Amino acid sequence: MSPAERKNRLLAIAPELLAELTETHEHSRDLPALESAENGVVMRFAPNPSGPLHLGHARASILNDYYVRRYGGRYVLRVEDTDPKRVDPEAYAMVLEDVEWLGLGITDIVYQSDRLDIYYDWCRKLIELGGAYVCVCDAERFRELKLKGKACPCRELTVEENLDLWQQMLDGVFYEGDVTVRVKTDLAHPDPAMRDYSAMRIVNAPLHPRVDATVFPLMNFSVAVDDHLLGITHVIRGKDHIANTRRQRYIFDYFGWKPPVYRHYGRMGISGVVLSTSGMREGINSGIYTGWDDIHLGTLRAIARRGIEPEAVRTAMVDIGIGETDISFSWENLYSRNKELVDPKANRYFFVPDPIEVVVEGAPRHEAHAALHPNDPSRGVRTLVTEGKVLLPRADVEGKSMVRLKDLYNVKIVWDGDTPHVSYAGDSLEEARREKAPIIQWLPADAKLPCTLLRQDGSHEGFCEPLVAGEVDRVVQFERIGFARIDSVDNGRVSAYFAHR
RNA sequence: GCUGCUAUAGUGUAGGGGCCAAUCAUGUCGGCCUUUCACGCCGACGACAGGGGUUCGAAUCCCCUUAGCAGCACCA
Repeated sequence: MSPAERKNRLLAIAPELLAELTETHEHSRDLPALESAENGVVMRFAPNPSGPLHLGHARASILNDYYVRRYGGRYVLRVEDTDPKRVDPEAYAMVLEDVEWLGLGITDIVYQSDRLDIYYDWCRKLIELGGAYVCVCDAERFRELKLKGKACPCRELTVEENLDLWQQMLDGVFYEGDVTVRVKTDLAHPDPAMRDYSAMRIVNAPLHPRVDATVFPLMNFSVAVDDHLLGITHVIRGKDHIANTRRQRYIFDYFGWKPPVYRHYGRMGISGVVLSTSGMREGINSGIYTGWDDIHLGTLRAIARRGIEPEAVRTAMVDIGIGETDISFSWENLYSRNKELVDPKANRYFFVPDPIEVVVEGAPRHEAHAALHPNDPSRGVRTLVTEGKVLLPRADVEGKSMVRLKDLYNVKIVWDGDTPHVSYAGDSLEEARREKAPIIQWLPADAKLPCTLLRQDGSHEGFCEPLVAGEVDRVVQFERIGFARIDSVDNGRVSAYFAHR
């Protein structure tokens, strides 16, 4: 039956269903809806302050931000600094800077280290409920028992005994590694990862930079307590947290709390940059990297330095979405997003890498007017004046017999071994086209700035137009080369970071 | 090994039984435009992991295989 016949047949037997047949599915570009979000959401971004934010954090924070914007509500930045061993005091400020750079709509900021008393309180309540016990077993020993599904002796302690031990923990009677508070789950749980996990532990060293304490909650406990107390309604996080979500559910159940709605997205592989905090830190300490914003790193400050705009990161991350499949992050797609943003506003300039200086024989004095932006004449021109002595990019003239210097004139080149003899060949653009002469960038030999173009694969020395000095911290386009962010001008020397083509 | 999740073009993504000889973006390759190999415009290329079912009909549901990933810490 053809579609038309089907339609007629349906019209005859069940006209009320016809609308359904002809209705077309919408191809929505939005991310999937969240359940129970119609009346607003409370979401969170919960980084550990161990270093600056990187691309992985960007996905988590932007996706949550996306839904807060979509449904309205609150967005909590929760700094999860409950492990003194993994807190870098300098990271607090860096996290805040990065959050601001991303433009997240944060409405509340909480530090877990300010809330230790709250966790202690709920820990005591959990013990009173019989939902937790203080375990003095050696970690190795417990692990063996757990894998066999067997209880350790501590599990049989009475509530009173547990409360007593808990108080001793708080009083500093124990040392690091001696005791832990475990949540009673199910020793027969098919996934050993679920069995009686730790909720509280002791850390004697290093000292926490923000709080004087030795008893700290483990992530699953503080997260569950905070998610409830802060009224978090929806959580979007990586699938590495799926097991944690199940563990946290035990706490919610013990206290009779309603857990948030969770979504777990897949792993995002990112190639080409270093992402591990420890790897970055080592590299910085050993001098391999210049700092947290070294362009070989995957930190947000590193990609910002390369001229990638936060809005491009946001678009790229929303485009990736919350799918559960593992994906590989595409720099190409990010660059494309950034180009959309940057192309309309970046001024155009000449950068001549690996220059050769030549004198154009027979060239009249010439004043070239090159548009700052080809699609926006109102922006004006750069004026380059030359008497004939110019810098040309070696790679673009080698082996050529004729080229056109953009916005200037044509030249003929005669090669004497490696030495080019360059002569004026008229102003006619038509002729250059006819001869298929490449149109290349150039610089007057007496009006130029030394410029280093830094890329991940190394640096390129050359010269650029003097006006570039006025573009510090902005992205420009070096014609025929690509977009670059002007990082600094030092004693007339320009440093530029390559963004993308 | 145990527990669980996933599988659409090079990359990301849409799709949730018939609109799918599969969407959009990016990429690559052509062409047009252009005093940039940019931007813009036009066109082309390119995928339902494999095998069984269920069904009149499967990318969509079920099973198996394969592959990948995650967790199995007194980290987050």
